[in-house]
Amino acid sequence: MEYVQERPYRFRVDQRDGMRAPGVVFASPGLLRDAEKSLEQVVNVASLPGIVGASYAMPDIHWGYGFPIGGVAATDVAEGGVISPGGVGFDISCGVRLLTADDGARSLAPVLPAVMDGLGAAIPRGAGPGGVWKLGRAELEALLDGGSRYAVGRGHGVERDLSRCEDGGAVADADVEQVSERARERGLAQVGSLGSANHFLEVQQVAEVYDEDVAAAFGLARDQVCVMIHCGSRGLGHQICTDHVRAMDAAMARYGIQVPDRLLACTPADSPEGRAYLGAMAAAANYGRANRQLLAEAARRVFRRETGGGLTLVYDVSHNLAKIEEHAVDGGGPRRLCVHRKGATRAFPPGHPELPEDLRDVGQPVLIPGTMGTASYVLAGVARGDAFHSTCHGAGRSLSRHQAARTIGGKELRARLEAEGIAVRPLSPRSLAEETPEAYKDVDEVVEASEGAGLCRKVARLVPLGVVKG
DNA sequence: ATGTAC
Repeated sequence: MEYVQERPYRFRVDQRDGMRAPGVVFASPGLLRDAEKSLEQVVNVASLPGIVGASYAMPDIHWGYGFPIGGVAATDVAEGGVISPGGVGFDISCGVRLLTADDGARSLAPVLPAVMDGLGAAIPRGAGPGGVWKLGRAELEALLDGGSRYAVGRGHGVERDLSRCEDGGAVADADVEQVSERARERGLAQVGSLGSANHFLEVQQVAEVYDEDVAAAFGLARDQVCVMIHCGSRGLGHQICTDHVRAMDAAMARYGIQVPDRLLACTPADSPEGRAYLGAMAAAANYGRANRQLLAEAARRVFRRETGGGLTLVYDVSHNLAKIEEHAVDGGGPRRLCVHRKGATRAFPPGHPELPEDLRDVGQPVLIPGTMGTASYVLAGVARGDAFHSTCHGAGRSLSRHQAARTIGGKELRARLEAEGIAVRPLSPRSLAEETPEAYKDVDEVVEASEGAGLCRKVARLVPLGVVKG
């Protein structure tokens, strides 16, 4: 695949046959070299009807279903622009929630083992059913409609949790009718559960602060203990993606749409199929937030019991979502765009009206989960931004699970992490080995490239003290 | 990511 460097950390794939826009990849030369195969997917996305600007990829780009993970694409709704479930991914509304503890790392140290044991017992994880909130069918419908807002209304959290959650805890346009019976069935038993693979709950310590003022506005200071929760919408989101890819695949021909990859199935955003998916996707988005809200409550109970202290929400943001947003394109006026972010995080700039009032001057918190045993980051949206105000989402895999498990045994890895001072509460040795840090790209390099490309700025670096994994 | 292939 041919590409040219436009400036540091920004590469362009020129528009050619079948492409409706160029491709733009933000990366260091090293990260781009590792991701060359995924450029095919950047090019495929550029063929989507109604695409504006470019088919973008973040520095953590890697191979996904249809869209690359790390892909961002916006289509013009009024011009027949499409929505593609593959541009969101199977784990709809996968995202990150960060909370701060009342105590610093030093005072936590003596009780950390008890905290980790408590979290290990309290956090449902792994494949299949299991969740902290057993609810009925009518309650699930209300949760799909109301997200975190419904969970808090039912006593699972405090009002402030909503002001620090993307969209105030719930997106408004969920359409529960578009969530299939099978998706509901799978979702019923999983509210308040981590899932598996790279999802985790970590107790972390702020190791470095890059911007004191912004960190203070986010409630972060050096040595502060935090809890980071990384999970999504479990089987419910997965089933919704499956259902709607199938429906769009069948309907596409009627709209005269052809795509180079079946998993790029799409229809106009403003069509019955497009609206159906967007409504179901919004319901899954609300499920994902409520899921993280319930897990935060479970962690709070453990912290209260073992430390006497609480956990305060910094922010909750998704990195797998499509949204209808207004953006100026090519120097023109604002247009209504369907912005797909798949493994990419929205990063609203300072002054954006959708930010909570107490964060409006500093920009949106962007939460980047690292790999078990490595660092995580807190970033902030910047005034100029790019790619419709998007940035990276994490490290991104470089080895398959099978390859990863061949490099080290679970028991050996656990011993290594514990020797590094990281308490580990895995579900099984095998699942741990599949997530060994060597299986992922260097999150420091990804964040460096994201900042270098002008997509965000660094606020703080967090290192793990303890990790709970599926 | 995922009742890790209907």
